[in-house]
Amino acid sequence: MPSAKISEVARHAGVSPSTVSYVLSGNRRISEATRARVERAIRELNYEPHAGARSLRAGKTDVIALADPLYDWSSGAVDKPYILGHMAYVYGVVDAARRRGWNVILITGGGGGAAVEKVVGGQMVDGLILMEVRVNDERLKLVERSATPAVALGMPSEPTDVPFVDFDFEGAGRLCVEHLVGLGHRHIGLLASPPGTFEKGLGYAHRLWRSVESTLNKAGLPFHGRPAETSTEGAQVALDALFEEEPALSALIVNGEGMIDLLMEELQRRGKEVPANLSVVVIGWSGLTKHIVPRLTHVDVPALEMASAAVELLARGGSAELLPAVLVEGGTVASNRPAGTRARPTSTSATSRSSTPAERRGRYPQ
Amino acid sequence: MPSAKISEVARHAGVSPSTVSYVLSGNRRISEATRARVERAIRELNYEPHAGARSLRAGKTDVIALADPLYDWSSGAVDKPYILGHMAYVYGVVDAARRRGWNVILITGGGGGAAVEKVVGGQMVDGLILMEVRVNDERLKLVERSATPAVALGMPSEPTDVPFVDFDFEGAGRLCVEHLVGLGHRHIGLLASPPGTFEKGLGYAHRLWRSVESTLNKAGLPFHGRPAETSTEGAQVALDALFEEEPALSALIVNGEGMIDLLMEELQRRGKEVPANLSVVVIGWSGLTKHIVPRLTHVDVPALEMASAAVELLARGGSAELLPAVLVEGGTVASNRPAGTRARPTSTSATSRSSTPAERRGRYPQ
DNA sequence: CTGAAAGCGCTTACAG
DNA sequence: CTGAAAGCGCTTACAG
Repeated sequence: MPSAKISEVARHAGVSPSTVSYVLSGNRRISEATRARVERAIRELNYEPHAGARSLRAGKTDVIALADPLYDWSSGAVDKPYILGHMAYVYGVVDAARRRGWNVILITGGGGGAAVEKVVGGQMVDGLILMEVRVNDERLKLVERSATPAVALGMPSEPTDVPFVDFDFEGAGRLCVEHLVGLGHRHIGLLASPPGTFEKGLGYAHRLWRSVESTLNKAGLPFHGRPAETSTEGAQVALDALFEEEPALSALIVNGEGMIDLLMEELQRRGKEVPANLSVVVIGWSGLTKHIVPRLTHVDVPALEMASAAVELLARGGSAELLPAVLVEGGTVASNRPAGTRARPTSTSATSRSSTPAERRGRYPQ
Repeated sequence: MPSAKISEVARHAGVSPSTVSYVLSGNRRISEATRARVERAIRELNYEPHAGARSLRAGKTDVIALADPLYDWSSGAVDKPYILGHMAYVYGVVDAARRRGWNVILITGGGGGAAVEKVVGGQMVDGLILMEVRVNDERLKLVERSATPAVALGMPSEPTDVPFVDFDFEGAGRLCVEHLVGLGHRHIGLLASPPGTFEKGLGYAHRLWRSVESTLNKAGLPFHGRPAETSTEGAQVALDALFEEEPALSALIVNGEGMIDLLMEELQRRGKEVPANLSVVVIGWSGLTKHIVPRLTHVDVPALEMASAAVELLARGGSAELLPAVLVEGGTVASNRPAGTRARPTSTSATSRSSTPAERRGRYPQ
């Protein structure tokens, strides 16, 4: 049985269609008696307005699109952290949208954004959230010449007028370095996100890299960093390179919750005890690591909150929002000071200030 | 700038709107010259038909809904395998839908399927794919009294007229048991999916359990099984129980790709070498385990293929499809025969026959 | 081979 | 406080 129409509801309630419409929208004062009759009819007929008709007339759909290219997925290069991270964002967006009464069309695949163009052009959605915006991303251009509001979930590497929500990866890198330096570490390595994230020009990869590098340099310390594929081999290769570059490495900053298992396993294989021989700080979504023993010293990337903030930015407007980084101490970092030494006070604050979307040089690691 | 309308395209091409429409749909012979002019106008104006108007007139939307309740997600009990598995299904569905020119609305959250009802009632979608159908699932009832075609991705535990796609978990359980028994194992345990999957009446949990149990029983062997939460503690608790019940356990059948890391770690902690002391067979999506060393002996749950099959079933109609189980030998199973003993021939075939959707007793483990 | 007209189911000015 | 009418942008019989 196809759904009832507004005219049927009207007849059933003994009113005109417009009155039903006004009861539904609340755009007109309706007498209590009439409203009750109409609402009863709606319930009895199980009436649900036709979305297409409504969108044609009202010019809105209460649907937004979430465009997540998921680079490499279809080619089979399925990246664990990639997927895990994405799942949190995707469900975060869907949940937040539902709270506003919006549905979400999920668009995957890169390929120039043809699918996005179709959905936007066909006025199928009232708004658009872009994930994984890369350098020279066609979707950004599409959005700039379109009337459909859009928000980037993740700060684009290039200057753009498109509003964005992101996590303060610069603050995160700084906090990690300052925490380790404050405990006496002098040889600190960065296990960064996969090479592809740098090649694609994904903002967070570069921002974290540069932040760790510059904070170390400001402290007069050398920087050691390697992008790492999220695989056993990836962990091995990156660790080999880091320890070859600096055999005295005493601490590691790790980007990505998906790297943790692999890394811990690999360190164990190498006989490195955490934190006795090597301190580890993780920057990643804690949703998937909070059950890990020992508790990780980490900076949480609040994926669900970011997703929700993106939806709110779409709804309310605004230009940018950077969620602050907070370092949570766990059991994977040890002091690297000779016994009996007093801790040197550091300038570390527990929370990063929201830094301005500054400095967007195009420099890639190596 | 809002998108062009069909009337503007028509004017630009010097034809009537209906002609533009017919060029677009191919439902009428059009002279070559006219078609060329119209197509040029479409291109020049960047015309994209208004989705709402089209759905109002044509009675279809080229959108389907994917309803994935994701039980426990929002409550914070984020289950690794849960998420991982889901991601594969979700993206599999979206990709397959796009191949048919369909967009996908993703609906999360359980709660009686109110969101599903709204989308279906509003005729926003041409079809519906249900994930994680549980016992007494309201969505199933909704679907049965609605005109919108639906497919369950995962066989419902209860009899239903709703078509479904699933993996042959019964065959998978049988193959695993027969493989192990064929190699001389006599004390075999099942590390099953989390307790919640049994409580919710998710079909795959029960079907695998019963299959392993009955295959063992037919071979005259005892059955040992435990549902396990996907966490370090979950693995510990289940292993404790299994080994307490049968200290001579020589082989483990494990359900879920997300359990592997945790299990291996825990076994190592207990000094159990795989496969020297304990053989392990995994039933799970290989997309996320194929890089694991040593290569797992496993039965692949082909999540992407299942997702694609569900979309095709929705498109073409039909009643049910069960993808066959195949056991792939890796390095995690050893023979359990005294040296010098000949291998006993088994009746194991490498591939399960598609079993009929038989036997749906409501029996739960324990 | 092409066009003029009706109508899909809503919402919202315009009237009373 | 409520109704009759126009019109959103399409598609498809109906005409020629």
